[in-house]
Amino acid sequence: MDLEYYNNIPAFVLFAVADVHYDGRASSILERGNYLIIKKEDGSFMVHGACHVPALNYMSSGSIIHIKGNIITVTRRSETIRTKIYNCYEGIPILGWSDHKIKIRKTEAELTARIIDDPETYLGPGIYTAHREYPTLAGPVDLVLTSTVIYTIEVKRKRISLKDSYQLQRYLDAFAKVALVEKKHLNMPPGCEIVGCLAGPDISINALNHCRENGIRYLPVQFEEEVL
Amino acid sequence: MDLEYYNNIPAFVLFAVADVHYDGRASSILERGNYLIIKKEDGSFMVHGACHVPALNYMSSGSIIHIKGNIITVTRRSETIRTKIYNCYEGIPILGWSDHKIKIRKTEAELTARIIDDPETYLGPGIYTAHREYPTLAGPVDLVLTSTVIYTIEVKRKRISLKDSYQLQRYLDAFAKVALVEKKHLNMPPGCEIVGCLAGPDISINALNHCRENGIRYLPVQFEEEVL
DNA sequence: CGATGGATGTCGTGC
DNA sequence: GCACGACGTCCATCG
Repeated sequence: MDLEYYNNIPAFVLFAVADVHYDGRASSILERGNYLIIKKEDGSFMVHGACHVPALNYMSSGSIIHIKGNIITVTRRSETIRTKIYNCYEGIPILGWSDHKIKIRKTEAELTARIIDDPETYLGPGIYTAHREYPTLAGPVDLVLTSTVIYTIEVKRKRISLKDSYQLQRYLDAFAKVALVEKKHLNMPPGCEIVGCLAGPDISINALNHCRENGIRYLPVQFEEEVL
Repeated sequence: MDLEYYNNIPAFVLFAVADVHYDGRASSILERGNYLIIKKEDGSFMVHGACHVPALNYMSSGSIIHIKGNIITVTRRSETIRTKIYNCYEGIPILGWSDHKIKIRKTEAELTARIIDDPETYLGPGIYTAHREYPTLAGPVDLVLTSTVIYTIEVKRKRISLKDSYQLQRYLDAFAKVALVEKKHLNMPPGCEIVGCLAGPDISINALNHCRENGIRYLPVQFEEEVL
């Protein structure tokens, strides 16, 4: 078994007897067993067990992967994976692996776009100006729409939870701290109202109660095909 | 190429020309290309591209995986992945794949245990009673410690962020709504103070400011070896 | 480099 | 089945 041969292979898959030691943000040991070991050409590295989607051990792209004797050492910043190979049942170099990106629909961005395309459906008649990813000191708000008031909108693709309500609250608090500056920046009068909104296809009872208690509006928004 | 042969194989890896269509919580298309396709014996399924640790397409354990002709169909609840195989460069059945769990250190639970083992170090002299994962209407608090006051503690293994401060706030709000009931439940007098705490190895400036403004205590806690 | 939030997050747990 | 939170989350984006 000349494992070092794989130093020259940009991507490979092994099925091997191995144990794995990781040290970095945390520290872990994977006991000796039969695992699927993958190196990708971007310098990412994975050790997969028999079950579950995520790898047991892994390192992100940009890692330095070096094989010496029967040990694969993977390093990235202050993290290290040491994989000791005791026996290799299968080893296949991977050539021509495609790097196509997946095209995806039903994302949060799609729901945000729906509100921007037709704000009157969700907020009533008016002339609206939209600001996506509007920055605050507590992070960017998905969508700020202005008409006679300022709508601060957090959009979710899944059912809205109480956690999401507090995410919005965080933005509203940050906004309130510098409200006059923000209103000026949005070309709105100093006295105009600020209305917090949560938008999404569904909302939990806990979150809905929190909305009622805190003057937050829930805006039901569906993905295009769900309407049909 | 008799792909249907793999219907009888509990786990396999293919490197193949394929395209992938997913529909379920979202909807996605992965264009034709060379991908690594993995089926595990727990019924999980992955399609890996040339880059990055996570799979491009995937389905959790318990999925129903069936091959007919050159199409692999994976189903789980209302989700489906349809993988069309145009050519298979490599196909290896995986036998004896180990299902060992990883043993991990430097988890949140470890930090929580450190506080429970020696609360006086973090909160000062006193006699403490600990409640892990104390339930509230907004979710469980990592740790509630009682002495003469009630400490409501959210523990983080990483640097504490403003988001974490609001997680604690959420618990404190829920606690406050039924404070008398909670105090009785904890055998504490009705008038006793409730102190929110964030515990962890580090805290962001934003989060620390939020603590100061809201009477929340930050408890520095390190992992054992970092102290050395 | 840190900070922040999305994700088909996945997975475990408790109800 | 739903709700919730941890995770070495990973990853893109922005300052």
